[in-house]
Amino acid sequence: MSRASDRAYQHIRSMILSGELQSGSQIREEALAELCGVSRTPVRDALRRLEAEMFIRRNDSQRSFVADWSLDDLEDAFELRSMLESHAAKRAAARITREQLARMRMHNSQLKQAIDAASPDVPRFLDHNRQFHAIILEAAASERLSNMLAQVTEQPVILRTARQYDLENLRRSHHEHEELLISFENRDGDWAAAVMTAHIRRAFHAYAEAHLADTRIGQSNLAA
Amino acid sequence: MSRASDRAYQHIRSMILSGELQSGSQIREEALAELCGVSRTPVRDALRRLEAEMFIRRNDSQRSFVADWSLDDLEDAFELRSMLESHAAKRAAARITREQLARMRMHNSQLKQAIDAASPDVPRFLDHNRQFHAIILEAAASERLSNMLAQVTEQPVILRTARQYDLENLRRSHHEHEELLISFENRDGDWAAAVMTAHIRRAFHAYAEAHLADTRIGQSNLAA
DNA sequence: GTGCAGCTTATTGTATACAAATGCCATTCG
DNA sequence: CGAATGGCATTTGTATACAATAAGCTGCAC
Repeated sequence: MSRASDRAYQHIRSMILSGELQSGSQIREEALAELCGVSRTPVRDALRRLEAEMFIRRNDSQRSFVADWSLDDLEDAFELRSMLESHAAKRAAARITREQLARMRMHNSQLKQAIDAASPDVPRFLDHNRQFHAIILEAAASERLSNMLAQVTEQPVILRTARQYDLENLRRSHHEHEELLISFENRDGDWAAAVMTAHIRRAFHAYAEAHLADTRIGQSNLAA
Repeated sequence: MSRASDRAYQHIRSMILSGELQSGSQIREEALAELCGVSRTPVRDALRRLEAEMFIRRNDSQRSFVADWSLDDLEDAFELRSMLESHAAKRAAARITREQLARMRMHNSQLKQAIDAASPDVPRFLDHNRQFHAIILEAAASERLSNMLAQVTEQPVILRTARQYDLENLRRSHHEHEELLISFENRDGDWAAAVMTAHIRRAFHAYAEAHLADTRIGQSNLAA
């Protein structure tokens, strides 16, 4: 990938996620260019990508704004996500290899270790969790599906609230992953899809609660 | 929208759909710029959009190629499409207004007229068909879902084979639309979803046959 | 003859200058 | 006093020049 436009993309994205760029606020290409230390050209590239990912919205006259998310949007995104992820699980059940299963088991045991430790390591949990789900997508073998899922997974609100999961929820995730693995071993696509639907929907309610907590507390946590 | 980058987008897109740009062939920004009568800047914009829509692929070193589609890709796209459209139908059943229903009825009777005439007008059928489905999406009220559906509907292979539908299939579409309307009137989301799934899957098999015919005949029809 | 190194060329990435379009504000007219 | 219109400022769109990078070729060595 190109250097400058990629740096710009990452930089702007992280500024949105951190709350440095406030939801709903207008953003100007030149200002971003200065912040990123590049010219407007790569910034424009980055903005197009972020717009496609719905991090950014444009009004009628092409001015850009940081997207702001309602609880409805969050629900909408999760609804699509549960549908797509369960579909991926179904496809994966029919295609997954022993090697992929082994890797999934490894990640699932790693993520358990991350939260069973004396001092739980949530970022490490999230990383193994991400890789666990990535293998399912890999096994599902549909690039299109992967792209779509990225669209509903890589979202500001979701990424922001992800770390607010409580430990109980994280442990449940581990158990649901275990069940998923068994359904894969049995090549039972319907079972896998059902477990996945439940897995994502539970996650939604955990997220929704965290999100509501957020809203009550205000924006104080956004700097994290 | 901007003038030049939009023209470039439309132009390149239509060159791909018409087969003027051959599947798998490399495309250079400057060459396209000349063809479109604009500079490379808007062409680059257009290429980014077309890449996101999977009309174009890039290799490791950022060179662009016209995407080529296998029957597997087609099936993959339709699988996702039937899932997303039936989901849209379910949402729409719960939200649709009388006014939207009236518009759908109008388009459905228009598309019937288009093919019942002495000389069937397939493009006109396709236009009303498109609008019929667009209203469902509108009623489903999920921008995200709309974007995703566009990704699997606006595809080279699909758009290319769309007009190869035989009349019998077009008439069946009309009847399935009728049933869809009744399920909406009854606000029966599950019914609507089921009808939609069947509708899209039948369409897939019609497309698949047309596509196979294509492949047998060769590329002669691509100039249409 | 094969494979690698270095050069040449082709292609994309970035910066910058300028053009076009839009919003904003002030002024004027009803 | 309010609304409409004109001009000015701000912002985005486009063109072009130049930089960086990757591919292809040529020639040399083994």
